[in-house]
Amino acid sequence: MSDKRGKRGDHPKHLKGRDIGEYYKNKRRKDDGERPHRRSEDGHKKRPKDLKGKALGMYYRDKKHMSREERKEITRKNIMGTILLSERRKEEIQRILESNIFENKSKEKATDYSHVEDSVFKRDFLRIIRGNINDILDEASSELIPDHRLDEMLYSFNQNKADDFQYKLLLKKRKKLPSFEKRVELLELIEKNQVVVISGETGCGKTTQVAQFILDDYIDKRKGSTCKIICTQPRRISAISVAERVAEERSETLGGSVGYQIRLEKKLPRERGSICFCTTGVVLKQMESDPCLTGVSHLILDEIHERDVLSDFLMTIIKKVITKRKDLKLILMSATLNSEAFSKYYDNCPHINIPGFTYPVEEYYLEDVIEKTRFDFGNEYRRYSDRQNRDFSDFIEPHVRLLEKEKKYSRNTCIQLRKAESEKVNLDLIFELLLYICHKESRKGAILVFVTGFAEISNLNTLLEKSGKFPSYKYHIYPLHSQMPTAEQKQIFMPASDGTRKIIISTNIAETSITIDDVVFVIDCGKIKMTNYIPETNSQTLLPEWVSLANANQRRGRAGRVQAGVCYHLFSRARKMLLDQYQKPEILRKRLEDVILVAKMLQLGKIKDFFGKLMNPPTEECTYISLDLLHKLNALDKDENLTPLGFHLAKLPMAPQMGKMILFGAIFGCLNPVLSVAASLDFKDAFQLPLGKEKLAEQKKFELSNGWKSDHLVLFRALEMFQTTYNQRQFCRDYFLSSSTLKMLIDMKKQFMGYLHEMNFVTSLDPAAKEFNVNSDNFSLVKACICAGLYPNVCFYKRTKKRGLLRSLEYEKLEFHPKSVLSRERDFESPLFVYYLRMKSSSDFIHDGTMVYPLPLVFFGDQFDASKQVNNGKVITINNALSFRCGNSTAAIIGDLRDKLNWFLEHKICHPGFIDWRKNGEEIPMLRAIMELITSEDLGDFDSDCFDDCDSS
DNA sequence: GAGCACTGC
Repeated sequence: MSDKRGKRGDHPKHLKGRDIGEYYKNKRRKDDGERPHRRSEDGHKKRPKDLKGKALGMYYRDKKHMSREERKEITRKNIMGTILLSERRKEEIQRILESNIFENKSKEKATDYSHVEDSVFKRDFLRIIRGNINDILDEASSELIPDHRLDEMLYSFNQNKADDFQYKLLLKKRKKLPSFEKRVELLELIEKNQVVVISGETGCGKTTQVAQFILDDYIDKRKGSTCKIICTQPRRISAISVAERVAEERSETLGGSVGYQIRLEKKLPRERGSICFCTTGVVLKQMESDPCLTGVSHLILDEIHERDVLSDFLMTIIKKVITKRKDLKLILMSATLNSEAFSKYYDNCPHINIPGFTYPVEEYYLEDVIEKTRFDFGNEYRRYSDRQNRDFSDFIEPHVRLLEKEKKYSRNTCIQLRKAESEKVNLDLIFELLLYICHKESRKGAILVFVTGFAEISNLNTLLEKSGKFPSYKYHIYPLHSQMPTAEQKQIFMPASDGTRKIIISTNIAETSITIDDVVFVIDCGKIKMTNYIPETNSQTLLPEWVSLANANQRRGRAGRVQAGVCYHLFSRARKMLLDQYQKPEILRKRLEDVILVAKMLQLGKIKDFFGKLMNPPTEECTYISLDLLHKLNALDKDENLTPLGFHLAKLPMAPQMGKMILFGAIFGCLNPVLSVAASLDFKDAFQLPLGKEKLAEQKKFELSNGWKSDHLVLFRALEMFQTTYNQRQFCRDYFLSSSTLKMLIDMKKQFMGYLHEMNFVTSLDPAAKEFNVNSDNFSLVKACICAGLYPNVCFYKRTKKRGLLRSLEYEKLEFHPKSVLSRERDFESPLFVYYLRMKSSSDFIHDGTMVYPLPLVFFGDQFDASKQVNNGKVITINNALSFRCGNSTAAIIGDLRDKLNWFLEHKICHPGFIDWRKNGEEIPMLRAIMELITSEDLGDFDSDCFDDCDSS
């Protein structure tokens, strides 16, 4: 330790306390080249920071043995199997191919789309790809036309309200809110400026009051008819609850001056003189057809400090819109911290702060908690690298020395703080702290514990139960996690009965989404799990990180909602000084395919230019990767214009992969199962994690998999059984499914049908209608449609002598996530899998998979190549990565059929229409040939040497 | 052998 202490003292001597911390914080940032998350330019020499232990070892081993190029070369040579066709089948297909279908159709692919017949689709499509948002905005109608009769009606209605008892009662309460004091100032500022930033902490009343101030001001000035306010919320729940609250304050029910709209659910207010609370996504979707927001007088964007993708995106578009729609007022609302950034983004627009009102919350930090509990982290053994140890002692030493000097803390506390273990989430410490609160604190009230995830919730729960010190007659312990049933139960919100205390162990879901009013004590573990996207390796991660100051404040605030509270942060004051002000904006932590498609629909021009206008532009690398995927999906052409397929995918409110999947489902007559899969993947799966019954839940889920070796078909089957069972509640209990999620999925399927109908791919709205499901019992075909959507997310299983190894096409080592039904399977008839989500946490996991045979990939994959001749046959290669051996005539047939299919798909996408499998249209024999080919493969007509060949080259 | 949280006329 002594050598490290020597190095520490190089901060300027005049600095003290907090300033020293800041100095080291900045210094460290500088040392890391300002971007601690990113690796150096030379990615080969530095190891990825997200790898640990065994995974890190594997990384080095792979690096040592093979370069990326070498690996690719090996995969190229690696033949995955043989595609065999019986003579009978070959003859059948040959007959179809010779029957001159499509022979006389034009094969040209003119980029001016002159070969496409005139239709609604063609007009819409050309309008979008040739249009430009500026031209649309130029034509925006400027003024809202007043309706004087309505003005008078609204005025007298408001006057009458003044006598209403409930209204008066609530008005009295409203007047106590800090925002009420700023009412006049706010209105004046909004009147005089087009854009205003309002900042204020929770409890200041900005969310519920600001829109009402504006509306009532308009009505009182007898111009209520020209006021139409839209207020966005980041979450569905808050849009509804805020709307309900505001309607109550106005002594009205929803549908009058107040309403809301979220996906699949709305209670719209009257057209004029009203406030509508919407989710950000709804407004964005509306702007696709009406970018000027016609008729809207005020747009309020709430909670923009959360920096979610949608509100960042909306802020950038609106910036353009308001230059043309001078009468549209924009009000941005955020938390206080860092709110100047938004004002700066809008050319230094005026900024007003409303002081918050919450009850006072005492704050304690790790040193205080150790002092109170006399905790000991135990004997330390080295787990950190030298570098990490040095970083740790660099900032902790000055702090501990200061504490020693002040003599406010015991010797033990100082010893404990110096241990690197003190920076980890320690459940024993939380346990001791809970004991301390329950026995040494006189105050009653619920305790809310923030931990990072499922494992910690589960382990802490067990720890409390097994200790016997938190008996159930005195303590009600609630685990809280989005996937646990408790999150949907009302019980958790009820105050504890006399003599009992609630202890809630939660993820960050309790930071914003779930509010429990009677919390008095908060324990903040200081960590948060975050997804991150790493373009260098094109991988997504889910790993715990330090919270930001904004998170820590938010967690603290949960203790003071209805009375004074206490918050214990389990990090030291020295660590606090190193925390970031805010979390990294979501737009920098994600792949951006869907954002790009929306931008294209809004006719915003080249993506790079548009991204450059965002508050925090994504890196070029990240942009490139997302564009590349859209090219691979054939959604964008070389000039970055939407293709006809891309146009359809952009219209659908789902990730493009899911859109492609359902278009294939419609074409191949197996729509219902594919819609179920698409809805589940795009929203969330309905399977819950019941604490203490994990094993049973897993078993029940596996029961649904029916040997199909597909998580996606399990999702379908769960929904199907739910819809056909006579007792839905019992079914959900038996299989640990969330009925509210299942209901949402059913509604989403209906919504998807609406879009397909509008596009003219189906003739009615029932997903289960027989005419769209002629082939729905053919799961090989359903899997093929899933494959068409999820491609190029392909991985393969390589069987070695001991066990199997799952690899990505780049030869990276993968694993099926234990929640996947595939992780419980041993034997696979085909080594190929498609998946939607791959995420690195403790390992590089495939979260959802479907086993597929080669033919779906051969038909739906890209870069098809059958030119390579071997001994007495051909090698078919897809995507330069997957190779299959087959005979000369088979290769010729597949190539020909594939061309015909692609020509047909392209034609169909440009000429949307319902394909009726019950009638023998000219395309049916070709589609049927493909269907039968794919199905026969699944029935076992597949060469078993596919595994053994993996080792030869 | 393990699952932060959101969202879409």
